[in-house]
Amino acid sequence: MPSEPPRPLRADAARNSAKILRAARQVYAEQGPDAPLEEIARRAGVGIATLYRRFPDKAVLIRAALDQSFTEELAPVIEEALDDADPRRGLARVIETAVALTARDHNMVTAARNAGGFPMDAGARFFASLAPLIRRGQDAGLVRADLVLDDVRRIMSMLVSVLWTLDPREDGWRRYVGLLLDGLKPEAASPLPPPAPLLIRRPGG
Amino acid sequence: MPSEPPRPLRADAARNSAKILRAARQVYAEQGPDAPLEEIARRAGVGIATLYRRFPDKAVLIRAALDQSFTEELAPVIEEALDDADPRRGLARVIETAVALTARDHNMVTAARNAGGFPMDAGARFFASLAPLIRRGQDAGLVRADLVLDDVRRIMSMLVSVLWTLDPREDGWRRYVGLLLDGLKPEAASPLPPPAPLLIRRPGG
DNA sequence: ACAGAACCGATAGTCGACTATCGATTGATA
DNA sequence: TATCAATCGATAGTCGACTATCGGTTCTGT
Repeated sequence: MPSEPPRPLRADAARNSAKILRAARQVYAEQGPDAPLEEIARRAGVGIATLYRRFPDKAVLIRAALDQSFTEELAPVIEEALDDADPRRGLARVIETAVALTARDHNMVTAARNAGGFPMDAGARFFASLAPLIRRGQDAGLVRADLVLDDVRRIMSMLVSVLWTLDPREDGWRRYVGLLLDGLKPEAASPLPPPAPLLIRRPGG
Repeated sequence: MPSEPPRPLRADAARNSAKILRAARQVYAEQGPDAPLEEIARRAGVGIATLYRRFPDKAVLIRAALDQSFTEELAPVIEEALDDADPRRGLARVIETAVALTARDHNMVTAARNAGGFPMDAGARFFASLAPLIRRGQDAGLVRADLVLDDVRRIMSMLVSVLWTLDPREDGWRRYVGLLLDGLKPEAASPLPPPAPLLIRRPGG
């Protein structure tokens, strides 16, 4: 099934798209997770219909905004981690940075969550780039051999859910990064059931 | 600050409350997480205003329903676990049962989540009852010494979030129960930041 | 068994997410 | 630069969560 290459957006449409994403970040940061989409459209200087034209629903919009900052700000950390002499430390740093970013954008994450979105298909590229790091850790005997990439993705998802139980201004989540990473050590490994495919759900599913 | 003892519900009010909880379970099981509250009121045979009178918002209603089945169905498992010769196995069984129940009520959990509720203050009593189990595991050197009760609560919360990434009809979550429990072994323990107080958020926070 | 409080159903209204439509622009292309 | 499609803003409407109100009903304590 050869899917057609999607035509690129027209210039004005792309411009609006960017304005909306920028506005979304601002508005959620200032007004909290319950900010209405109309406010975002107003701030972006576009009509509400345009917002829905670019982003079919609230969850998609927020995920796009998260994905953007996620991808941009995490890239340098990943490069650094890939060169780290200790692969487990590299992995730890990437995960910590990712959670810290998520904590910073807490309002948006909450809004996405309330809209039924699964925040963690933000940064898909990001996770893929971790594969060599994991492999190296496993080859060095520092990471349990049965760990797969989807596990790391789910670990991020778990850590994000922990944010919800913490004061967003503190970094209490670090404790759970540590706890999870301890579970990745080979010396703790007991046999696990096989990994199941990662399901991405749409709102209302 | 002496808080007044809350008067018990009048007989008819209590009856309605029970009818609403029962209807909520049915409706969510049959119609999925997007079922409207009006449908629940209709099914319960009460007016929508009565529903809101008993349960100030959607999240509270669902949490009450979850809490009920949670508490009832988990009690025997907990008793059994408290007597288990291997405290870590006992802990594992309790957690597994709790996640299995949550998976069974997946629609309701999703609905609560989308309503901004934190599903895991359901079963508060349940968690408290785990304290002696943890203590025994620690005394026997089977559970890391720095584990606190809130950690277990957050672990449950993390496991629930993993359900979101899995086929609800399968039991792929068992892998992550294993992963988390491996992180509780003393032989994997590296120093952790101190635990932070557990925050219960209201919708829109 | 009766009085007053507590509770009820119905109803009307607000707000935000989302859909559909339409005439008026604006950008890609010849 | 003229054309035509892509895009736009505005607007009207649906739906569900939630609030407020009100006259009627049902408990509960005496």
